[in-house]
Amino acid sequence: MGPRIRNMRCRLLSSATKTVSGLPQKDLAYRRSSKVNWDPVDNTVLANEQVIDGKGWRSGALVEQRELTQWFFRITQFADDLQSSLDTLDRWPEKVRVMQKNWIGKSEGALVRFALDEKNCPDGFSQIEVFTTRPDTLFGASFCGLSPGHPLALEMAKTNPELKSFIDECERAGTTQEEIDTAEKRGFDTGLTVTHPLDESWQIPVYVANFILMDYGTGAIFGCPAHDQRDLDFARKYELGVMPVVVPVNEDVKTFQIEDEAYTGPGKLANSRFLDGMNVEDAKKAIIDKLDETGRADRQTQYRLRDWGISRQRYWGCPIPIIHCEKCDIVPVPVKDLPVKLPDDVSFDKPGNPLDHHPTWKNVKCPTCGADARRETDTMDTFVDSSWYYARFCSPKADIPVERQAVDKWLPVDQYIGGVEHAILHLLYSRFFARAMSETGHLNVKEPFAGLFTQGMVNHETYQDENGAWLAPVDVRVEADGNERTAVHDKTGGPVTIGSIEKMSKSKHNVVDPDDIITHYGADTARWFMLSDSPPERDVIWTDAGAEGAWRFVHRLSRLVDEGIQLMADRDSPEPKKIDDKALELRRHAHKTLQAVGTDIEGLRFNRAVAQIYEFTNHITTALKSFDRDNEGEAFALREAFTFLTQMFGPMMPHLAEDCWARLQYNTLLVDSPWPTPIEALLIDETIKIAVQVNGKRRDELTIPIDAANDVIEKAALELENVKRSIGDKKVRKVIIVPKRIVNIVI
RNA sequence: GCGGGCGUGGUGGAACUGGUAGACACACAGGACUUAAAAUCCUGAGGCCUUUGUGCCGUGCGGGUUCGAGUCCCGCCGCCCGCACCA
Repeated sequence: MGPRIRNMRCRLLSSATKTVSGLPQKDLAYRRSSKVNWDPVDNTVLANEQVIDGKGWRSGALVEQRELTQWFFRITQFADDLQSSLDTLDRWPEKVRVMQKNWIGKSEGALVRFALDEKNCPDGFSQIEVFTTRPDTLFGASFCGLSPGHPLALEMAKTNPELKSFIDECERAGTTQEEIDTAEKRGFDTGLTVTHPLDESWQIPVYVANFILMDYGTGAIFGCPAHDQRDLDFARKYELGVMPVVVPVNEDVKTFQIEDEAYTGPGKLANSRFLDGMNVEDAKKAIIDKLDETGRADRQTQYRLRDWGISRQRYWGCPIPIIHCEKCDIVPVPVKDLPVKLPDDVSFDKPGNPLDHHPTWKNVKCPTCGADARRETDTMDTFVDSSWYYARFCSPKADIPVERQAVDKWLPVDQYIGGVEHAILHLLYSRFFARAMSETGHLNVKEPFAGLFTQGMVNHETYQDENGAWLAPVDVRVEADGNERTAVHDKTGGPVTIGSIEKMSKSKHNVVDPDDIITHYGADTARWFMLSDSPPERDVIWTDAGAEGAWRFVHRLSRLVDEGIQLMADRDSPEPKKIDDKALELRRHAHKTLQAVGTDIEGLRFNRAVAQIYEFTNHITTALKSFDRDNEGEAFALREAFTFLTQMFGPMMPHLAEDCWARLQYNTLLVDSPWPTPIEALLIDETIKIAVQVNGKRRDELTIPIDAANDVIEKAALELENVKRSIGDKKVRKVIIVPKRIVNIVI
């Protein structure tokens, strides 16, 4: 991070307090108590998006669930728009759009109300609301289930010690994600029953079950074991009914039975009274309409996405501009006192949040009543800053967070490049912020990044010593013998096992320090190798051999310029009137390469651009051998070739390119020279080589003028020796000619 | 389990809308230069063959469409990524 960016970051942090201070008024920021993801290593809370496979995204520690009061951004406010607008992001990779769509997880269904039987039912409860995407299976219901955190379950636990201990067990079991994943389905029969919403005489038992999530839907479900695997597992364990109500089209209603697998596919409704015979979609509509008549159901859309928990219990992060007062409760820091800055004199001696241990920063007067009060000591997730920096960067020196004129001019970002690892973190948060800041009047764009490109990561081989300990590449000496590669420890000489190629990680030690690479080979080589080896969206494997190859090419180019300079025309020599075929051929090659490299760079296909440059370099190397300084055309073509060559590799190896540029006697900087425009006429060849096939197999090739008529091509093709031999005495049935492509003779 | 993507030489990868598969690079082998090595330069190379050819096979496997398939369609197999008790 250069000093300019570092400086920028400080400004960003302090202006962030101004940006977010407008959010509570728009109801986009709020505080509530909830279960949160606790990272026991970083000693902080994490957002759902920051928990990867049940582990903290940064620390890798197993995440626990804790109940805490926290600040949230109401990202769910925009859930529908965030999902539907994905369709407008046509310059985003499909993969990222799909990941965001799954993460937001819109699902349409119904909210169904089950009336509670009044016997044994605690006061204040008269019904259970459940969310379902399969209302069509309502006649297959055999139980209702409550989450252990459901208010009704908690209420009943007050008078039912057995239920209380069951709920406590569920709580204890569910501390880490890993345990949740492997937990068996367990339930507790509350003794309560509910009435089936479409049959007053039908009573359904109510269970509290460990697999029902409190924070999705209503925290309660109806169980239809025949058509949901979880419900089926549960029903088998507690011997509840399994009645199929959807029958696949090729099965007989009378004989169709559910064994160990729930049926979730399409089919015809059965055992479902007025729904019988309908398909699933029609049945969903029909039953909701019916329930709606008596107020027992509503159509409802649920989202998997939950609000973004932004409170962090650490020093590094933007302060939350709030003051807590005993009388006035939560008071925003007045605009005139913004930005709230972090104190510089903090100590990290004690575990926990340093801001909490800093009395002079923490203790303030209430801005409303003047009584003793204290600052909010939680700080914001650092993702908050990265969620709007693109807006701030449009007017980095402004006193206000963003200048409208500047953001209106520059945003959205035309082309954004980043790793896929941010597909649902940074990229979703940024989309939220663009919307939130539009609400607060800071911006007028919903989508911050018009084009997105996700580049791959750098991978490296892994090494282990005889004890299985991971070794860093610097400590390993790889020896090649033919195609066999063996490795030994560089210092001890002990045997080393070469393992799989994996993304560079601290835990496996397979990291190469960029500083070492640059010291050893220089930045140009490092850049060239990384661009040349793989398409940028894919992972690149860092190998010493590959880097060596790039390094040799750097030297080869440099030598080639020295040779070329001897034979080429002077800098300002005019284009000669006459030019021989040899020189013309080189010019054609130069202009065609220039065209191709230009398009490839534009399309971010750097590996192809690199291949073109290699090929052109090989071509010049051959040409040099037969070119003559005294031939004006040849000398001119050579200067042009070298000029283009240098300009083409310039973006990828800027240092070498500037040096070559100076040696070519140009006295301005290469970076200041415009990208040359290829001459159209030189992009087209006079003759072309096309393949000639007989019955789809290539037998020969033909060199003909590019604009040759089809009958001329056919005649020439049939006269080729190899073609005649292949045809033999058979009769030619058909000749297919695709201009500039191919001739296929069918016999 | 659900969703998405990908399978091409020893390796990374080219091949625009179906039209000469393997560009370009790495690694490898042989040769030149050198007292020697390094560096450099040149050459070779997908596989098969008791027919070395004007030959046969070949883009994960099996079918299909087509004059022609790495590319399109159907069915498998394998790998990678994301989500996952989301009702």
